[in-house]
Parts: sequence; C-alpha cells; structure tokens
Amino acid sequence: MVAKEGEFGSVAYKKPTLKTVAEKTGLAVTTVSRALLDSPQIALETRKRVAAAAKELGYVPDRAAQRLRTGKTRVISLILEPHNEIPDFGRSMIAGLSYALKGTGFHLTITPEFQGEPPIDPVRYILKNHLADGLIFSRTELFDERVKILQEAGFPFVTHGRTEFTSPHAFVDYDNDAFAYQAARQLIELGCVQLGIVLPPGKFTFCQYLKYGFMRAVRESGLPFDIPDDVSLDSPAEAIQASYRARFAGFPRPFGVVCAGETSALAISSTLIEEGLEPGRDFHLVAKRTSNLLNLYRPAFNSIYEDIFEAGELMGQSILKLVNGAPVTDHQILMQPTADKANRAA
Amino acid sequence: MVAKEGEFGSVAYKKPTLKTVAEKTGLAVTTVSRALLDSPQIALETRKRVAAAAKELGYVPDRAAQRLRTGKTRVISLILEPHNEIPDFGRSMIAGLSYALKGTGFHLTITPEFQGEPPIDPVRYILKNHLADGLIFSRTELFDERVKILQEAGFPFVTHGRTEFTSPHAFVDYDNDAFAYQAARQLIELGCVQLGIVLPPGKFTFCQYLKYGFMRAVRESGLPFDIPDDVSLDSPAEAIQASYRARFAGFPRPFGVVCAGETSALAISSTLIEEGLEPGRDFHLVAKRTSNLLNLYRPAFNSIYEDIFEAGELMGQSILKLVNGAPVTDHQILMQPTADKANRAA
DNA sequence: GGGTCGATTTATAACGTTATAAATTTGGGT
DNA sequence: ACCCAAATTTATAACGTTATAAATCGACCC
Repeated sequence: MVAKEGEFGSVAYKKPTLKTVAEKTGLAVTTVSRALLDSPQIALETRKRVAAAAKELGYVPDRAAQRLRTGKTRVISLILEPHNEIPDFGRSMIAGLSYALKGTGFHLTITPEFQGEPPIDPVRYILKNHLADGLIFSRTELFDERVKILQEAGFPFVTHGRTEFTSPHAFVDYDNDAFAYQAARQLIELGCVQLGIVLPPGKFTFCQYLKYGFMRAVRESGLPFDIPDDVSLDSPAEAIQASYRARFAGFPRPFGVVCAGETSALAISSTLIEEGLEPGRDFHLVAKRTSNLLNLYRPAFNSIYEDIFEAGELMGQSILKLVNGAPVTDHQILMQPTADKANRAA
Repeated sequence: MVAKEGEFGSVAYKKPTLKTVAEKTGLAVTTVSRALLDSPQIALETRKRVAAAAKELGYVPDRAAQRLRTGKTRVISLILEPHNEIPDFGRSMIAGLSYALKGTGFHLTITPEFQGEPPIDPVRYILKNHLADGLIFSRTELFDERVKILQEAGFPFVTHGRTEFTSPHAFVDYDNDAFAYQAARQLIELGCVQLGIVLPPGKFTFCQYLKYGFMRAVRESGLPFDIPDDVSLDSPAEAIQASYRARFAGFPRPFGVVCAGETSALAISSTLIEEGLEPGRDFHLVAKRTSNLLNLYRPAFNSIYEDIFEAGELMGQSILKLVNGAPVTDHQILMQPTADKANRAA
C-alpha cells in the first residue's frame, strides 16, 4: 500500500500517476487515461471505478506531461504594462480574470512589459516559446503591432481596447466616447462656460474616442474648450499640475475639466484649490472612477464609473471561448459607462 | 531547408527542437542538449558550433519537456489575496517580483485566493499539483497555516510578513513596529494630546507589531490613547468613517491618528473635515503611504513610506536563491520605514 | 460452429528533454 | 605498432500523458 493520500513531502511518498491508478484497478494505462477523460468509448461502469480509484489515490494529472503531449498549455497570460496611471487597474483586472478562469483548469501567468522596452517583446516571447494558449493585453494603439502579429500567427487573444484594423479581433472596451460625452454634458449642466479634457497620448485608440465624445459635446454646446498639449494622462502628476497652474488664470469661470483618470483628477483638483479656486464655483471636474478611493475624497468628485473587474471577467470568459475555436466577432464587447451613485452624496 | 527563422504560425513551419539542431550539426541529440547546457564535458569548439546553429534555427527549449523530465517548473507563484485595502499593493508587488525574475527563465503565475474560501486552499493546490518551485504570499498570521504546511513539505517560500513559529522561514517584512512608533512620535511632536491608531485584524502578525510600536510611544509620552474596537483596517471605509463620526466629539484636541493604510487615512480625514474639524488644529494624521496618490491629496498628509515594489523585488531575489537551496536564515529581511520627503511640501 | 459486428480494452509510439551508462576518438608513452 | 587513459560523443531509457491502431470479448446471426 502506498503512503496515505494527501501526504506531501514525506520521504517515501511517490506521486500517483496513471500507472498507479492502472495497477490499482488492474486496467491498462490507456484505459485509465481515457476513463478519466470521460470518453464514451469506455464502459460507464469502468469510468466510475477508475474515478473512484483515482480519487482514493489522490491522483492529479501532470500538467507538464499533458502539455508536452497535447501541445496545449492551458495557460492564459496577461501582459502587465508598466504604466500605473490608474490605481489598482492591474489588481482589478487580474481579479476579474482569475474569477473567470476559476474552476476551468486554466491558469494565469503574468508576462511583464518593462519600461523602456518595446511592447511587442512580451508577445514575441510568448509566441516563440509557446507559453500560453491565449493572451490578454491593454492600452491598444490604433494600429497595434501586437494585434497584427497575433492575428498573423492565428493566436487567440482579447484586447482591452479597440484598434483600427479592418480585420476584426476580440476585445472588451469601455465606451470612452460615451464617457467623455456624458462627462462633458455634466459639466455643461453644472454651468461651465469652458470645457477641458486631459487626454492620453494620441497613439492609443481610447484617446481618439475620448476626443470624439468630448468634441461632440463641445460642438453641441458652442462653448470654448481647452486641451493641454504639453501633458497627457500618462504625464507625471507634477507635470499635469504645472500645466494647469500655468494656464488656469486665463480660463473663464466656472470652467470644467473631464479627467479620464483618477490620478489626474486628484492632481488638478488639489492644484486648483491650492491656487485659491473654489470647486463648484470656479471650476468643476468629472472624473472616470475605477477604484473606491475617489469616493473618500472631499470635496466630492463628480464621477462616472468604469468597472475594471468586470472587464477582466469578460475578457477571461471570451478568451476561454476563443481558445476553443469560437469566432472573434462574437467577442467584441463595448461596456457602457454607468452613472455613479457615489458621486453626488455629501 | 526548413522555414525561415522567426516565422510563426505559417503552415509549413515546424518548431525547431534538439533533433533539428542535431541534424543540422550532425551531432547526437544528447550532445546538443549538453552543449546548450554549457557542460564542460562537451568540447568548447562544439559548444560554440551548437550555440550558433541553435540561434540560426531559432531554437528555444520546450519548457513542458524540461519540466516533465527534470521535475522543475521554473515557476514562482504569487498568491493574490482578495483584500484591497492597500491601493496598488498587488500591482507593485507583481512589478517588483517581475523585475527580480527578469532574465532568469523563471516565470510568474498568479494563484488567486478567493473571498470566503480558506487561505490554505491555493497552497494545497500548488503543492498537490506541483505547479511551482517557489511560493510568495502576504498578510501572514501569527501561526500561519500556510507556513506550517509549506515547512512540513519542505517547499521553498517567502512571506511578506513574519510569524511566531520557532522554526525560521524566509520573509521580507516592513518594520511596522518602527513605523507605528515613528508615526506616533510625529503626532506627539505636532502637539497631539491624544494618540490613536486603526489596527488590522488581530490575527495578522503585523497588527501586533503596529500595536507594540504604537504603545511604546504612548507609554513614553504618558498621553491617553484611543483604539477603535468596532472597526479594523480591513473594514469598509464607510464603517471606519462611522466609527470616528460617533466618537471624535469626546476626543481632546488636537488628537492624532496613525493610519496604517491609505484608504483609512482618506476616510478618516475626509470625515473629520466634514464634521467641521480643522486639520492641523483639531487633529493630525500620519499615514503609511504605499502609492503616490496621497501626495496629491490636500491638505497634505504626514506620511511614512513603505516601498512595496522593493519588497517584491527582494522577495523575488530571495525565492530564487531558496529554490537553489540557500538557507532560509539568510533571507529574513526587515525593511525600515523611510522618511517621506513628499509629505511636508506644500 | 463459424463468421461478423459492436463494444470495450490494450499495445505501441510519440511529444522534447535530460540522466545514466556505454562507446568512440584522441593523444601520449613505450 | 600497441596500449591506456582522458576527452569527447553517443545510445538508451525515462519523465507522464494521449493518439493511433490493433486486439479481445461477447453476442448475435445464419
């Protein structure tokens, strides 16, 4: 009799394999393998008997062997970008992904993208070494090289963000056009006589959508607008603060600013207050909220929520279907901004 | 001649293996394997020749095959806890770990711990399925079951946080005793006549250290103190706010509160201000700062910095040495609080 | 009783790598 | 020319799994 089940690391313990189960049941290894895969070729009675024996022995399949034999890694990899403009973005996305992958046998690996190195490197690395069955990444550019390479390779992937390529790919995106439009509308309703927005770098697709939505509201209102050209959402908070400190004096009041990130919202708000402006009288902000931190800030922000956890969960669900051969056109999800209950209180 | 090197996903392309390299060089597979491992048994000239051929063919070793044959996964797994009291904790730790693992051939996987499920589950899962060579996790308890099981199994791991077990294990911890003491001293110097602190749940080791450090300063000063017993650092921000709203009226002024997390600091600060207290006159806060967000908050916080990225990097460096057999006693690191330059400005 | 069919089980080989042990080559020394 | 040891290379097997093809077993039919 082998060691007690569930015993790890003890000296005499040998990990049970298909062979162990085969010996215990008196069947061939092949039969056991197929029985555990629940193949209809194996008699139902046998399948049950094998399952029981495997459970009793504490058998678990060896992932390395399965991977070698089948060529399937049963791994989804998330490329983690080095930016951290959005607090907890990575954390929430990972949590959402994990939740979607839970119980599927798929594992999540992190492939880091390092500051100053080409974003294409992690993708190439995964492809070349076949380290995953599917890939997830964010912050797509209009003609994102990662998308191009993966499409050429026929490798399953889901992006957080759209691209401008004609051939479709799976994505989960936030409707930043709708966000910027709604945010600008809120500012207008609050009485702002000038509209502003801090945009991400222009190479990112979501920059374009933010601009479209913002400008639509601007044109409808006929109000003047301000878009800083010296800083972006990715600029250090200090740079954003400096930009506004240098320019706010010339703004008609009250003016409004759409902030597509919490860091920039905090930065601008604190600076303007320090310069003696009064929020609600001299200016208004509407921020995109992705964490709970902004809720705690006083004076309270106007905000619109983007659910990163849910985005991660949706991306996880999609990539699982894609690796099973589902068509990409069934997995193009545009998440709508949700009115933020927390913002008006207090 | 095989397909061009670096070509992925093309129909005729067959991934180069040791066999491919062997054929190209006219050597045996075994020789090629050893040559690429840079074994001194193989003539230097041959090693060079093989390396060149491998590079030209674009050969990369198959991790699944290596893992199956050697039993080494070359994977480090991080257990990601579901709490999110500290903004960007996971993100920074992952970034630090990735940085330490960069170029080592070790990959990082995420093993999630789900809300409402035992913290021991992910550890058992990894052990049973042999999914990693080393493990990283946070928020240790005084007698942490995960530590116990891993020690019994002889499995390499590094914790973020200490335990009370007599048998030593590797850890990277922040000196929360020193933090709480220094924070309380700051409050005293600012003229506070009552000291307070919001502690994490008592089962966590770092709760004890925070309490020790805090109480040492309290006793030295002879001041009265206040520790809420209805909420902890893990309580929802609203609960912390409610607790202070219900009690602040009875506090002598100015009173001080040590906040071991940014969320609680924001929560308490905003609530007290809303209740009409003036920061700097009626109360002072000293917060542990782990992100850059607090820097943007006005009125400025007094804060002491904890570098989570560095903690992750140190843990990564340690776990790499541990899987190579280094003794755990060489990897017990206590990080000291660093004076926060950002706090006094503005 | 022999043949056939379907259901079920089995033997063999292969995925790509490395550990073990054996084989071959090389260079001296005599 | 021969032998021995060191240097270098090679054959074989194994890690644990699954795909392919072949084998066994009843049961049924004529």
